[in-house]
Amino acid sequence: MAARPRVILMVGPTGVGKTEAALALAERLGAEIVSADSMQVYRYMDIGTAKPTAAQRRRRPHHLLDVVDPDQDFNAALYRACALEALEGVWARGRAALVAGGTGLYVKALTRGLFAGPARDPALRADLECAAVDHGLGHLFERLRRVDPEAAERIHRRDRVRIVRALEVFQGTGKPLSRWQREHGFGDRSFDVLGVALDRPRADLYERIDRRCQRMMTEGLLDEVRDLLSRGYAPALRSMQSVGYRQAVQCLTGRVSEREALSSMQQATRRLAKRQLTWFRADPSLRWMHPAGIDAIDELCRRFLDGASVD
RNA sequence: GGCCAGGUAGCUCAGUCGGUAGAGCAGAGGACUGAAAAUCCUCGUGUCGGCAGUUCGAUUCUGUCCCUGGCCA
Repeated sequence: MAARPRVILMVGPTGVGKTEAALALAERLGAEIVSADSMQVYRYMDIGTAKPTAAQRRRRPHHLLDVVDPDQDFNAALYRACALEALEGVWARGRAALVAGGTGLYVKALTRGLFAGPARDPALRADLECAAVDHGLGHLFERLRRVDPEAAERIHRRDRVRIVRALEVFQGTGKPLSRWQREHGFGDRSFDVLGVALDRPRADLYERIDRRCQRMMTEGLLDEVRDLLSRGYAPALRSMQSVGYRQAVQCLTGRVSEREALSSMQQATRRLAKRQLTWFRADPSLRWMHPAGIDAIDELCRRFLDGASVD
């Protein structure tokens, strides 16, 4: 029986040092890097997403960076499709594949699949959002409780995004979200994964985050955002609502000072890092390492790629 | 040196007519199946500046000392 394809996965909170660690590891292993970052997929958003620089990208091939414009839809399913295609290419070239990034849902979508339900339906969503405004979110939640009590049990009554999605799935397919999810159960596993999660002491992480945000400002984040706005990308876009961009827009429109924008960006980034850690902690298959432990990570990866058991 | 105002949670402060205290922010933990850098949930014990006095009981009243800010010399 043919050996299943293998991928190495490197995840961790923003600012922990993933980019450099992944690059160093990829160089040692001769691997190609497949990004798992929901914001680095956007073109023209470089400084604020801490996208690998041109110089870094020359060191090893990178995939899934700059794949859409900031006003285009992107989501976990598209990510999965693009990333699978990239992985096929890497394998075809006989290289090792290193998936690296901080977007937990994208990583899960890639490694374990998504239920085969409907994509988002803009017209239906618009209706649901209107209903939420007209009758209140509680009304939508009650509707969900009637059609999919199991989902309503798990989704909080104030979680607008998930309530709308659950109703969208039900109304689009006549089948409750909870049933789609139960039947799928994240069961698509077409390759073997060695997952490494990076972390460092919280104080170090936060200090790095604060410094990095400051550096983004001096490296021209505000100019980057000014440029995005002048290309016609509206502040309401999902890409423009992300950490750093949101605050930069507030600064450019005069609602906050540059100083305030920086400190709220630092805080938002710290909170993001914390949420990422929460996500990754829930995955018992990950091996937690300090980014400086590159030798140990390298060693582990070699054994995994050679087909040995890593347990 | 004198006078005044302060010293309470990591920070800013509220409060206790004497019965050992609570907000905001910071922070922590969690959820997550086509918006995920999004969206959402939960969490407040701290020598109430030190010491002494009064009191059954002091963070609260009194004295004293220390510290900070302001004004005067």
